[in-house]
Amino acid sequence: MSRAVKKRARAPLTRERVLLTALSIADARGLDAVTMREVAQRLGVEAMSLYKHVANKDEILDGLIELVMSEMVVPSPESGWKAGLRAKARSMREVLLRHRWAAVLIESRVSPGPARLRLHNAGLRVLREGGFSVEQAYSAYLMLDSYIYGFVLQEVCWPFEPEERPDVAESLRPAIPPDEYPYLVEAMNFVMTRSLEQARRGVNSAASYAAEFEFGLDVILDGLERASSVS
Amino acid sequence: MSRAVKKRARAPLTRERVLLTALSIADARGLDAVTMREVAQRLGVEAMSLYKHVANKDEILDGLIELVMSEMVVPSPESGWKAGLRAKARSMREVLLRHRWAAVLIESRVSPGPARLRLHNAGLRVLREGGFSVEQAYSAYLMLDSYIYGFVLQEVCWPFEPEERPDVAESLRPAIPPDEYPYLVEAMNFVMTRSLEQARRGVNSAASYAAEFEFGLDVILDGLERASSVS
DNA sequence: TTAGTAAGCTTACGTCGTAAGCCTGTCAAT
DNA sequence: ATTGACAGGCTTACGACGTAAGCTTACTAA
Repeated sequence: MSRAVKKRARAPLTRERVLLTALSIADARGLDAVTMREVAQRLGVEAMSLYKHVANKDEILDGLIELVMSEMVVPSPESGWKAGLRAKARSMREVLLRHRWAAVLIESRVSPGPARLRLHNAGLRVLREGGFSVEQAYSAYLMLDSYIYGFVLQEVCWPFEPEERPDVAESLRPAIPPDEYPYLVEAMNFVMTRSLEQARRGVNSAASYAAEFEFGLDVILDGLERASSVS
Repeated sequence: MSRAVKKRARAPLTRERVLLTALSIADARGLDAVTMREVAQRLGVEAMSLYKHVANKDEILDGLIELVMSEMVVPSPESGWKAGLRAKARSMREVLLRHRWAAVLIESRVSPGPARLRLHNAGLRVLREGGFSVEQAYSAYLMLDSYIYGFVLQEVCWPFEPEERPDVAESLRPAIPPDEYPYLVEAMNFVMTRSLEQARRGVNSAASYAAEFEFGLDVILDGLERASSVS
């Protein structure tokens, strides 16, 4: 009889199903909720069964990185290095905001999976074909990635919808006497009034810091252009 | 009798001693090695005794953040915003490289401790007194911090002395076929030959990526200058 | 003298990753 | 048709972790 049909009800466990389950747990309840036992339970299986398809938990984490990385847009040099890198940056931010746990995970382990390598290679290529020297391309790429990850990391540390933000700020206020930190309070007030306004207009929470992100992105891309043409 | 003298041999446990012990463990063996039992043992005490001085482990982690943050140079506006922020950036990088575990910790939790608040306040102040509007200052500060943390995070992910680096690169090579990732390999070769040269010249490992860091820092500071004077 | 209290200790619970080995259904070779 | 290997799941168990609950001791204030 054809092997595809006669199998028992439960779908066969595979490495891919393990990783996808882990991904959905992480998205729903955070990285800490990704537990061998929890992943197993969602698959209707015992924890130790996972080890037939995955060496250990670290391999699951590396797999998660790969899954996230493969969602990112790979830039192509066709429309110029600036447009390519801008698209890559925006895509990275979107993906990392969609998987809020991912940025810290990525930045806390070296895992040279294919998706990650492909992304790096494509980014460097765009710069090289845009006329950057090897050294320039390396510096520029490192700088851009630093900014992107750094920005998103700060963004996900403040993990609230615009309309919740003022409440959180309020709860923090006792720790922040205005006379000791006047400039900080000034900035906080600015952000909070804008958050309130955004909440009223129903602005998507992901778009909330988009202006700041784009500002920094422009500064960097323009700066790189200047630096490359000067040399 | 004076209370300071008659105490038993063991120095009294205090919150500060707990935090300093945790700090030295983290520096020596990484953040994962910071365990209630381990901290206690180093103090010649049982794990549960720590709870008389700290609420829980999270409070220890927040305490570590504060200790690290208080090592960072607080910028003063005297010599201009550019010099002030450059000094702050360099100092932050130095401190974060000295405590390689700190960057991920800081970026993965919101802990508004006084040292952190002071640093933010001072940074924003420098920008405001340099003529930036509230909004500009906020964007600029966010951008700079993003870059700094992002850069150092990548730096500590590659946690090796210059002379070890080529070996590690070699061990990674099988995963990276040159024909699939030519631009990546090109960049890696560049970095590796430079690392070898640095190792030969005995360059301090912390200084190793200093050139890239300074490059990005210049791009950002110059870009901010332009952005602020245009508006 | 005594009652209160702060600081350290003991025991124990539930959760985690995972080592070791068992059980059973499938399939290829005899 | 029989058998034997083996892949894929299960069971049990261990040591490490954070920490709740409650005990003991020793100093202090009345």
